[in-house]
Amino acid sequence: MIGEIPKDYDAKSFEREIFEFWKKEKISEKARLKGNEKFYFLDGPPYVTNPIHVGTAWNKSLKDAYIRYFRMRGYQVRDQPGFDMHGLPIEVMVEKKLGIKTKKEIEALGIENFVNACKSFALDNLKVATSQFQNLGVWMDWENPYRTLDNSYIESVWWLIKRANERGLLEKGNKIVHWCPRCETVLAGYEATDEYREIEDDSIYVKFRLEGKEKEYIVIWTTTPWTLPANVAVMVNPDFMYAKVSVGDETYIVAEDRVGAVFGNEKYEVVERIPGSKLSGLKYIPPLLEEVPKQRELYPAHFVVLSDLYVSLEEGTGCVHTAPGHGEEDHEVGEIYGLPDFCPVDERGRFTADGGKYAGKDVRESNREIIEDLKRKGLLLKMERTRHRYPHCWRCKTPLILRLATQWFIKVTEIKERMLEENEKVDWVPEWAGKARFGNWIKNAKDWVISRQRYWGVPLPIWVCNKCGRYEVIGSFSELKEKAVDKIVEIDLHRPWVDYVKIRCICGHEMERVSDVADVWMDSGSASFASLYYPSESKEWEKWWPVDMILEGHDQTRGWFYTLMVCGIIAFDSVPYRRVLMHGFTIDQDGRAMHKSLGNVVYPEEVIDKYGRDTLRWYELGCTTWEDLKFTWKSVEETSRFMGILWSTYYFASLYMSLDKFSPERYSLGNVSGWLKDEDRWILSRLECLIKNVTSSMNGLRVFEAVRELEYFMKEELSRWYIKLIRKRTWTETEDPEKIAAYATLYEVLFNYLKMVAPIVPFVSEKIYQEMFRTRPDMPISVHMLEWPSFEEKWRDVKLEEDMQVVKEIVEASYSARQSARMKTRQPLRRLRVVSKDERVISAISRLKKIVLDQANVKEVEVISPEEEEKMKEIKLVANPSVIGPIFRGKTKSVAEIIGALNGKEVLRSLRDGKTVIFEVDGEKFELKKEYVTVQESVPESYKGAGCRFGTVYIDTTKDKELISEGLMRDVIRRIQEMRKRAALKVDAYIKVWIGVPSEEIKGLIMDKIKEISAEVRAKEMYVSIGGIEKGAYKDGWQIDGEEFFIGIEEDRSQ
RNA sequence: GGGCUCGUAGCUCAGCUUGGUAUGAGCACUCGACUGAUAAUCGAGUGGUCGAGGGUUCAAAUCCCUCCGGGCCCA
Repeated sequence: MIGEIPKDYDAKSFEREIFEFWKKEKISEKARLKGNEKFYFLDGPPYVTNPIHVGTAWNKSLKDAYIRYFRMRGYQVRDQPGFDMHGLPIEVMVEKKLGIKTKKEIEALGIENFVNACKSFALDNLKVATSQFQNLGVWMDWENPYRTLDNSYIESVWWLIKRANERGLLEKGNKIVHWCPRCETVLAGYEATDEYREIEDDSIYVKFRLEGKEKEYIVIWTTTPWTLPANVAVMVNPDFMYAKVSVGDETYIVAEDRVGAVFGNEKYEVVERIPGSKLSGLKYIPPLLEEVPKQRELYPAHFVVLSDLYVSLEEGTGCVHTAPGHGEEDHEVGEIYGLPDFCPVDERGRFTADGGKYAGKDVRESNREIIEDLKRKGLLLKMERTRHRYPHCWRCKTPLILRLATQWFIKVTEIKERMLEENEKVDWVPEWAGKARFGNWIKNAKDWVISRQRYWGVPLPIWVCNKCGRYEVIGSFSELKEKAVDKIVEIDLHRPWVDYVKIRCICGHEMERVSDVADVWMDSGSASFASLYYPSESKEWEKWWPVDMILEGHDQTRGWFYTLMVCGIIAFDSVPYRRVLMHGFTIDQDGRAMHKSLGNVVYPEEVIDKYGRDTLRWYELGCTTWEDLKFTWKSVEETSRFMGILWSTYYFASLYMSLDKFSPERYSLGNVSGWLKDEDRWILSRLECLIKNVTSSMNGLRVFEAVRELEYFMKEELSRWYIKLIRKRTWTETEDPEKIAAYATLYEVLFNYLKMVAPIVPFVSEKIYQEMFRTRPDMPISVHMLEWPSFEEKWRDVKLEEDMQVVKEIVEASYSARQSARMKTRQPLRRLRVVSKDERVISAISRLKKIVLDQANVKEVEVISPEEEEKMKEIKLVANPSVIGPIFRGKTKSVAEIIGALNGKEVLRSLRDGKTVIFEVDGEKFELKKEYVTVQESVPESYKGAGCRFGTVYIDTTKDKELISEGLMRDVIRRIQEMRKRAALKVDAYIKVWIGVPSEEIKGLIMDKIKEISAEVRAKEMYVSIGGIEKGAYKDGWQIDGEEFFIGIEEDRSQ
């Protein structure tokens, strides 16, 4: 038997109850074991520093919804969560906590103490994050997350690095890196790009004298004068045209297109045009040769090199100062030409002894001096102030410098082609995320610097011999144990403990670990196998790998999507995931990203507190996944109203079904199919269509489509139409087949609907399942253990759906017509006329006539043709004064009156037939000409019309005694029902009623209907009198059509 | 500066693949109705140069180009 759910949607209390139920019955553990075919969902590990906001909640809710969905589809889903627990951001947090700022202070404190502090910080935050995620109702394996700080995880990363080395992809080399001179550390690219700021700098045009020429120069432009001591070449674009420009007695080479910009204010002459390619090899004298003696030793250097990639015409001179020690592009071109990597700058951002005159000076502070020197030597062509974006240290806000440093890196450029090939196999949702965005990113992939001169991270498993310089990569703890000089038992693989381990080199000397740790992105990039404990165990890996689905925000294109791919290719020469769903960002109502510093962050707890978890989920999951979600409280409010409708719909059904002790086993849909009415078949047809569409949306990872479709169905089709249609059937007292059929239909629709919303709103669906649908102990213990509904097209009836649409719109048009007639729906009317010749309309109305009569509250409905409509219309002729005025002059007024009184229809017909129409004014006869009149068509006063897609709908508003009495009856019934409700009587309670009416006539009208009224309001006795009344426990006065009525009721307990 | 993406009613967004009058949806506002789901519900009205400009076409919100503004990523 169907159970009754509580009347009010009280998310707060039942969500807590459901949490307890899940916990007590270990539902999520049970669901985890369900299913056959493997489905490896891999959670992108969040970084554990801040409390989560609604954006993170969106991410996890999406994951949770798909995990639940694929389980209902019969998959065994691996749902292990992950946490990213290493890295500089945590170090910075801990530094702040400890009140220290520099590496020196960390070393003074002791690496051991510092690392321990980082570890406990990360573990504390993991706990906070876990409970926040659990609190959202996200079902993941919270007891067994993968954590990047675990020894086993570190081992997996070690194995990967070893693998890279074996494949020849690991290399130690000089790389241009972003360097903070104040913190004396390399910064990862992403740490730099997050802190680009606008600053103003001097930009200078510098003359490089050509070798062997006195007054001929090639001109470069730079905003970083301090890199000029490291100049080794000038880059030009082979595809550009260059010009020799003569100004005074000197000649300059610049790109032709830049001549105007450089020399615009001077008198100049272009004396020669030279293609860029012809400039190749042209030798020049470096401008600071005297100041930086080291320059003389550089070889090969100081000539023109070519690059079609890095020389543009946007700014400068088209000739680019090249310092391979201070620029990535410079370095790259330098390698092609075998140019020396000259970098006379130390870790503190000061010139080294190689910097000659500038040795010991801070580079940025040397700008001025260098400019002065150039000016003195006559090599400064001109100088401007330029605003440009420049990277800053995100910790101390110092402008960064680019500098050459020895780093370990992965030669990603060598596996780029493989990545592009493998990317073709991935199913990206949306498609452009992979084809366009990710594809472009891979094409521009650069070698990946994986070493960091820091403390809290996976230590690079590279040991270097302090004698012969040979290095070795260790792939596991057991390998390390084997090769260790001193016996080790169990150690934490973090710094500094791992630093103490020395291994023996084949040359006989000791090898020490390089002091670097790995870039954190390598941690998360290893997740596809590290989360499976591979390679120290291979059972899990064999079962689950590769990943069936990942799902993250669009910032992860350069992040996790990418590093997972790189690591997968290194490890297995294969992309590690099959499907990627990319989602947008959550932004505030002004379109700005949510940032703590902006104070615009919304936390999921705030939403949950006010509206509950399901409301938050329905809202977020209903937003287009890959677009940005503009979070507004108003939309949450709206969503919460929908949750109310959903709840009320189930409440309504559960109330009547349980009252009538409806048994879905006894009256299955199959058993009652012969009793089904048109509206039942219609909603069942709609349901099948819904199941089909929702299934396809979910399979395509478009949950937002599913949400929208489900919402539309619930509001427009189920709640506002079907339930309205069957309401009367649910009021009958007996075991009426019509009522049973409605219940069986409702049961089918609501139960299947419940299964479909379960992945999206897991709490309310569980609550309803437990209290309403789980009628037998052999039914699955949780809604989340049910199978996803299937669709067989058994009930699909497209014609019926079309017919219903026609009828629905016609009924709505009738309401519209009533409104213009000021005729309430409660008042029954004689007839409804629909003007149409459309076969669809005729057949729809004939099939669904009962629904039209019932919903439009009319006695008859007929479809009439447009010709019949014409007949129905009255035609009025109105004189056209501007025409008749000049003709009839003084008689105009009488003529107008006479024309107005003519029978319009007849006159028009005569005119159409070419007959002459004569009218008489003051005994004089005139012929009526067409232009004398304007034709006004109107329907009789008693008819009111309204248009809809399927034709005009007219209602006949004339009322006879019977209609008036019926209308009055409905009014009286409504008032009594209202009073029953105010008196909080049960819906099935019996009452006694006293009615005081204003007149004898009205008393008569009511007496005619007393039987019907009594039946509808469940009155055992009813008394009607004129005037006020004294009887009844509940009494009230009412106005009906402007007249005073008095009604008293009281419960009748006699039985 | 480059790549991707978004821009439609006061607000949040459908529609764009495949060109055909935006009867666009919900919310908000105004008016009205309904009432055995009831702090619910229904109907009607007001409200758009579909970011701007150009092109293709008989016809453009939709296809093409340029520009402007937001977001993410990169430099």
